[in-house]
Amino acid sequence: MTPAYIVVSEPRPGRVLLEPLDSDGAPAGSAAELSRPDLAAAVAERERDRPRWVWNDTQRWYPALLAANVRVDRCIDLRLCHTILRASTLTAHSTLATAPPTAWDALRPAGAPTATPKQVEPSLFDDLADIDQPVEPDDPRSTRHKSPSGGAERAIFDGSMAGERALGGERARGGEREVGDERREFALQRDAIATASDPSRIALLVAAESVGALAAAELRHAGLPWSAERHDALLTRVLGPRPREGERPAELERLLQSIRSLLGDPTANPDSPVELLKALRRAGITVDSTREWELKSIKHPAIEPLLDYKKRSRLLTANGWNWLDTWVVDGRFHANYLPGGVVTGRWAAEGGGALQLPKQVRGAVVADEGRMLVVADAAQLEPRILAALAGDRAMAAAGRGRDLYDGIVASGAVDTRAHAKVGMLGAMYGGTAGESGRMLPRLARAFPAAVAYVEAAARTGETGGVVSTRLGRTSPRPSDEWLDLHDLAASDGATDALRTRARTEARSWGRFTRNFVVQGTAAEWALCWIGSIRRRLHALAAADAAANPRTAPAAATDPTTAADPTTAADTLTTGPHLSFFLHDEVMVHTPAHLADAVAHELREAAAEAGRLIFGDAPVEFPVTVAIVDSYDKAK
DNA sequence: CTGCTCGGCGCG
DNA sequence: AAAGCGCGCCGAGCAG
Repeated sequence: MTPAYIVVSEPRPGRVLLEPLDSDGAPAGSAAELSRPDLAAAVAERERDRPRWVWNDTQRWYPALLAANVRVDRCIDLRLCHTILRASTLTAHSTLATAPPTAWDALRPAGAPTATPKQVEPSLFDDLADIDQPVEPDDPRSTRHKSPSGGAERAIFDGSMAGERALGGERARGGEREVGDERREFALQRDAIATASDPSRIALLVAAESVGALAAAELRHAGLPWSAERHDALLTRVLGPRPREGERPAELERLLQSIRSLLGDPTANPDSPVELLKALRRAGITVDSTREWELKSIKHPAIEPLLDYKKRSRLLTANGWNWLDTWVVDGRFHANYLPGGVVTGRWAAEGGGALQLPKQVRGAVVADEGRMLVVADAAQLEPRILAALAGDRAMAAAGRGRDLYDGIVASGAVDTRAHAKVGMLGAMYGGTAGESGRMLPRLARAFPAAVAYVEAAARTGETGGVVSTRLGRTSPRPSDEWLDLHDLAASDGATDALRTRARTEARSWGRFTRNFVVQGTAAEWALCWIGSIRRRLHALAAADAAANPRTAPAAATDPTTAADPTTAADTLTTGPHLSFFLHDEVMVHTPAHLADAVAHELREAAAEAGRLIFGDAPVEFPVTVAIVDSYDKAK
């Protein structure tokens, strides 16, 4: 009998327990205990039955399996799913969600150190302390938490030691973890899903989140192909040859001298915003900051070389030679993706700024010999998501078979594509000023359902409520300070100043919840897309291996996978494999002869993601696909 | 020296 | 043109 699930846990350091369960979560066969080095072979053997691997943290277990050439098809990431199920309104009445916090609530992904408590910005709220309103012990608000807007605390760690330390620290704080903890947690999660008010949605979300965790580990494992040579050539073109440590590149030195002479100030230092601001003022240039857009409006001969300096200097500090030395190893950039790293459900990343790769350096992303990059981008994803969420038939029609913004222009609502775009972004972000605010009334007339949907999400947030994505990811509650401010401003005798600040804060939180429903549902779409892509690429690799056994990966020589090449992870580097992910964009690094097939699968996967989340809703999710040999040639 | 905040800017 | 969402990373500059 083949188990539906296998729970992986660590009963003692260095030992691993594998417990097979049937589809009802009951034990199915005997558990196996083994030592950590034997895990990969044991997983490879059991993977032939395609169980769902149930473990506390994909980041903790999967990298070592991949390193041992073992791919798994499916998993449940208990840490990520716990976070979703604890907060979701769909599972709010479950045992899991109503129980007091456990060690699962404090888990941080392996590979990252434990988060340090972030200092809450005092300036907005500090005079609340003077007013001082005691909170009764039985007040439900006593369980209020700080808004988790932080996240910058993650430092860069690599390797399992850091992960062990991080997890050990959490255990010490949350109480000793016991044998069987994973099984109990899994049972609670299954119960929460089964008793949810809409089980299919939350079940899909949990599955998508987990497959995303597998894809993230595989992405890091494979890496993004990176040409150090091309990168160096690009840097030399913009900055001059690599200077000695601590010296300014020639082109920056040249611009610096030009700036100083044109300002008539031999000490002007463009590297320090504070110093630069002073120097500009000494030269009679009055600005409030040294931000690019503000400097652009100034008429002065020093401005042009200054902006040029800032641009090139940014390249040097963010993606210069030091970056290249640090992050590119053997022709690959291995970014660490963090699924669930953003409150909305988007991925975050740490190390090397993987999700901020400037367009300027994308020419250094080059396919290997005999391979191509297939780059796919979901076209106008967020407004399409909004159209589907709101069931806005007019907006769905505007996007059918064409660019959505062009369709909005064709509907007569606005006169240019740029207006359509800035107007929609404003509607989704809560912009009121300028061009975007001026477009809103027209959009509201043409697409009342879509605009009403985001307006309702904003109103909910402004009054302290929570909102949910299509699949049930729920926004955090506002912080204690926010709620106190809200209550105080509503009470008798509140000052005008207090009320004004409360209104400002309310609007701000409303913009967050307004955006949460769209960004979060778009993230769900992207998870489903990437899950489908992952399955399709694996099938493509297997079919190719069967058709061309001579050129296929030599999995048969590997003892751990000899019996079943489809469990070998080497197709994740030699076959068509995901190599980059950027919110609504993916890149596949593929043998050239499969590029067209990959492009087809990327489009099909996008359509599949739309059906999974929105059923038969008449909204299309087109993707633009480019087959290129370097990333800068895509779009 | 380390650790932190801030201004600024890269991405979607 | 420069407001509105979500992030991570850098150097400067300050505190300890």
